[in-house]
Amino acid sequence: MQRMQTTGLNLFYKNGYYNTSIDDILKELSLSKGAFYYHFESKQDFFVQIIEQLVVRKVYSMLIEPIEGHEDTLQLITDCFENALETAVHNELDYGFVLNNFINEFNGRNPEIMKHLNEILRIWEVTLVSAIQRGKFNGHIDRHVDAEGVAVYLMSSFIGIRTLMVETAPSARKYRFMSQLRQYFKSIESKSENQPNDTIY
Amino acid sequence: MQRMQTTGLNLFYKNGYYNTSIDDILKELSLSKGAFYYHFESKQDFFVQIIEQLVVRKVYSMLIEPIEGHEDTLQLITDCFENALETAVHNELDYGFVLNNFINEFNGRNPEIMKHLNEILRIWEVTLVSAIQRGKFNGHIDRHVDAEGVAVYLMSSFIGIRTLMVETAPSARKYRFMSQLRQYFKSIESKSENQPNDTIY
DNA sequence: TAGCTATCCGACTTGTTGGTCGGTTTTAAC
DNA sequence: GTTAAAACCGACCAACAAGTCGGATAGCTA
Repeated sequence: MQRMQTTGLNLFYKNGYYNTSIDDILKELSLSKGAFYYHFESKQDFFVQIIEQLVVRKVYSMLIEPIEGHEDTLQLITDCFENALETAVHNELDYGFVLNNFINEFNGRNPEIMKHLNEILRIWEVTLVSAIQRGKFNGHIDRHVDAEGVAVYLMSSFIGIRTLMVETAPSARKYRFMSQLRQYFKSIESKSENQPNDTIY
Repeated sequence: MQRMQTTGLNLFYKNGYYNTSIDDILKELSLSKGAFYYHFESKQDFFVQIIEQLVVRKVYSMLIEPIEGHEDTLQLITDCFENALETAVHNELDYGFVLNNFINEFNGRNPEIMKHLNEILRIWEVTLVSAIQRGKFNGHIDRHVDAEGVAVYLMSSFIGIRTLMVETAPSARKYRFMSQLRQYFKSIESKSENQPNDTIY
């Protein structure tokens, strides 16, 4: 059953939900229809369970937990992104950001599944906002910055770079992305010494 | 035939390629199988023509042409993004960035179609790089910035925000995104007066 | 009107899909 | 060893998919 889910996620991630048949999954597992429908009500039920069990955990360990520490927030996020992207670079068969792929596939077509995916996005956003506010409190981030704005901007860029890293020069693009991210971070970090704070957003 | 393509694009965009049958399209058009296969060799051929005719033009008019002017580059890009996102906000049925959706659907599964999609991305990137270099030359952008890096970063963030704007607070997210984009631009624009240039990326 | 060509029709084939169901095997407790 | 539940098998079904094909229709020219 664990095997079913991991195999299912791999194939759904690789080929998409609608383009992966239950038979495909069962062939990979050398199992039969009966085995499948003994454990799961339907294809959709199967997929929802995969999201709740595997996708959620993946996002948590990759993007949520690494930025919950109390060190310098911008450094935490930098390291977190660096690490997540590096993993993608080394992934032989990369098909982009799991969440983004599924959101694009279900959005506007399957509210039930979208509910789960949006929930993960929401948690990610909340975590980022908290981290940024903590950074402001701790004096690492300029206290005038809009935490919500930064969070949205960070999520956007991450989602996008994962798509851009597929098929075309992932390593080079990762490097360029990280450089610009640092550049952006420099513009929102707290200016400790003499420079006046005239950039309020 | 024009009608076939626009209807096809709408449905492919709405439901995805694999989740849209030819019958779906023909029902919408009140046409028959014969009419379809008289004009197109196959479903894939049909789709490739849609990309070449409609998607390319859409991206051109939305993202390429608006930034080819000789005014202040950063302003051109800001206006271009603002306009593209505003269009998305007002789109009753928004399913994200067309290119991103299709790339996610075909990447790693259909090299033939990916070739066309990647080509559009490439042109977008080249246009952005040129614009940024022009901006450096014209003194609007700091001459130390890495044009390729900025281009990748801009593309990433745009692709991502279009996904984030689907279903959840598109207008608010657009506003936050644009604010942070301006913040980022501020950090790469040319510092005309007294500040030394110690940020080289 | 005759004839030609471009366009379109829709029944059909072949294959795949998600899902059902009656039955068999495995497992483990007693 | 008996037994009951948990796990699995695979033939089967109705719906739907892409693509085929022989023929109809419509418009235009001679």
